[in-house]
Amino acid sequence: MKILDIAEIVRQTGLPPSTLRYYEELGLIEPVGRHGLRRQYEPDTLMQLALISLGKAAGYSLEEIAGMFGGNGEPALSRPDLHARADRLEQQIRELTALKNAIRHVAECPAPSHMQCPTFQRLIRLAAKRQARQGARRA
Amino acid sequence: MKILDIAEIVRQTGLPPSTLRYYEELGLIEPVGRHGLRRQYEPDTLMQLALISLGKAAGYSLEEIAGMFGGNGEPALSRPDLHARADRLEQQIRELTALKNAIRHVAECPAPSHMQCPTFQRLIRLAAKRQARQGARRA
DNA sequence: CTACGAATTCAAGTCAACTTGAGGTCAAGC
DNA sequence: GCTTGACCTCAAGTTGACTTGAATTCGTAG
Repeated sequence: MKILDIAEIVRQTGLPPSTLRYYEELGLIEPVGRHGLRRQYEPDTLMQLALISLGKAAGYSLEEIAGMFGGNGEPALSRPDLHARADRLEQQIRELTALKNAIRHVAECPAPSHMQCPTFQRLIRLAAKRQARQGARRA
Repeated sequence: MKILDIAEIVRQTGLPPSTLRYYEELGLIEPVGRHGLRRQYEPDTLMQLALISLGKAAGYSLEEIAGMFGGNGEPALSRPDLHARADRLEQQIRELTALKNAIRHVAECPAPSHMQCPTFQRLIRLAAKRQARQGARRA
């Protein structure tokens, strides 16, 4: 069970075939061959797709993702680049954590206006620190 | 210094006026008045914009964000809804953390092919757990 | 009081990420 | 060997989030 038919990829990922073809067009994935017309993939492709999904969740564009991994899925970035991206992710994680805390706070805080609540303000300000710097790319 | 001219909002947020008008059109923000034609905002608007920015970073669409806060910026969700969203954020934070760890690992691991490296695979699989379930909405 | 710069309106354009539709082709089951 | 269902190609359409451009309007500096 070395090779997966596109139907199997569709089943396991939930992505429609059209999306897989689109990703292929962008050079994000590559079928290993065809069975008739049907694309066949290596199991690795499933992990590449997982990576793509994660990258998207992190706010990267498909083009950026394509730039990080060749069509083969092998990372193609310098060590400092990788660390820089990890640093950015850390910042983003801090922001999401603050947002999460703010939301939990709103769920519990009885204040009439949250925009005025100092705790809420502090949480948001914490989260949004350095947001002004360079629009948060795409979201 | 109670009211802010649009120019001041632009300066502090880095967002162009066109974006502010667009957000207004979607009901995300609302000027408190005009000075001539120029929109004037309350300071609260800055925090609303910070919230919008965070919401986008979390992957919410502007429409969803509009649904969470009325034009006034006051949250308009039930407590269970809020907690559900916070839960989702927590999951997302776990994913990003795993992605971050995977990236750091790639930066250090000398393996020739990361797609084959068991550590990398474990990290990604960890991150992508439950990704199949309901396409990760927009990214 | 005139000139200037920046914001305003409104329609149209752009870009990314897909999806849809028409018409075609297999491989497998009957 | 014929039908069928799912994928195929290729072009065009859609949606979300903005941006751009032309023509206009003000407040402020000079």
